[in-house]
Amino acid sequence: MSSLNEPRWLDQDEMAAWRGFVVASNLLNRRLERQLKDDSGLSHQQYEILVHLSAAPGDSLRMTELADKLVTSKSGLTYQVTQLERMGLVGRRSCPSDVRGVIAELTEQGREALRRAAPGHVALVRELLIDVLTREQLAVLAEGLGAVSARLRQDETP
Amino acid sequence: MSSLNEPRWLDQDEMAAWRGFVVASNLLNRRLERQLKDDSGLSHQQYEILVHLSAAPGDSLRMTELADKLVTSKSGLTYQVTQLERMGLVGRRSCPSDVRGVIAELTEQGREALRRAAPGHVALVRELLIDVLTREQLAVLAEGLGAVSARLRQDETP
DNA sequence: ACACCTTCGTTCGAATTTGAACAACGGGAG
DNA sequence: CTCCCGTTGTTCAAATTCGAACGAAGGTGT
Repeated sequence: MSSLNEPRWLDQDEMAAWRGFVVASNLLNRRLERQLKDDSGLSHQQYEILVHLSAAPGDSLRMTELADKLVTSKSGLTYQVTQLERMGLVGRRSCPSDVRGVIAELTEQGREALRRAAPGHVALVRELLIDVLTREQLAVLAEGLGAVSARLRQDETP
Repeated sequence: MSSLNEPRWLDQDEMAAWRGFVVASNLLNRRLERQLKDDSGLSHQQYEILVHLSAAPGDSLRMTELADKLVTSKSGLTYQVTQLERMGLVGRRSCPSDVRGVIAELTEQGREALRRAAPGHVALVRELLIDVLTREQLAVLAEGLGAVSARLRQDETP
């Protein structure tokens, strides 16, 4: 560790990028949360669960896999899947190859709920993020944040 | 509204940018939260309160101003300022020009806590975000996300 | 077969966040 | 000066989140 020396503080550009990231992230989450809740009665987290399930083969995923994709804690996922189960949007069944395993599965209602919620959500993401940026900015953002995600995933499981 | 037509879904690049943003944001928050808590006993939110106060003239800000800068709800701020007050890192005093107003002020202890927490936090932000990106990517990110933030702030208060 | 370490999903309590409701005040139109 | 409307910060109940602890099972080496 080099914690004896003065740390390298962020210069103006670096700070701008970091602040921009934090602020944009918070504002965006806040807006999307409100829109989804008002429009579909779903939280962003719940919506994302439906999205990942519908994108998975068999419309189903192991709990742990799903938690990884969502970047959330296992207990947090347990809670949200229970909520979605009560709403009838997701079902649980046990894993054939592993007695401990639990598989979350999208129900027909869940598919319907996603179909109804998606257009409004995508439209807002487009309006607030995608269409604000140029094609080049989008490409750089995708590549850069992809690298950041990879970096973060990597030393998560050494 | 053009909700009668099929919405414009996200193409591959757009989706990559959006997913990258969400995933990086979640992973980053998770890591920073853990590091700050372990290292300084502060949540990210509490740390940011100290940062904004220390950057403000007189080390103090009105509650509403602070809530704006933090992109959080008023009630959320009230809660966190109360926590910080109990820790002795922040004080409350009433606003001279507005009887309703409450001014949060950094205490000497708060300044000290920030001084101790900052190096580790900045080092991690650098390691996980700043140093992963090139100078160009940083510039584009700052500019792009600045525009997104501006867009979001704008139609928040019409 | 045995011990040992890991993984899986849930449960639990504590901490945090939110929006709505609220009381008190500011500030301008008339 | 009043009436009215927007603002300010807090309180409240409800919802969500997290980490630690847990029981139960997988998987490996011996």
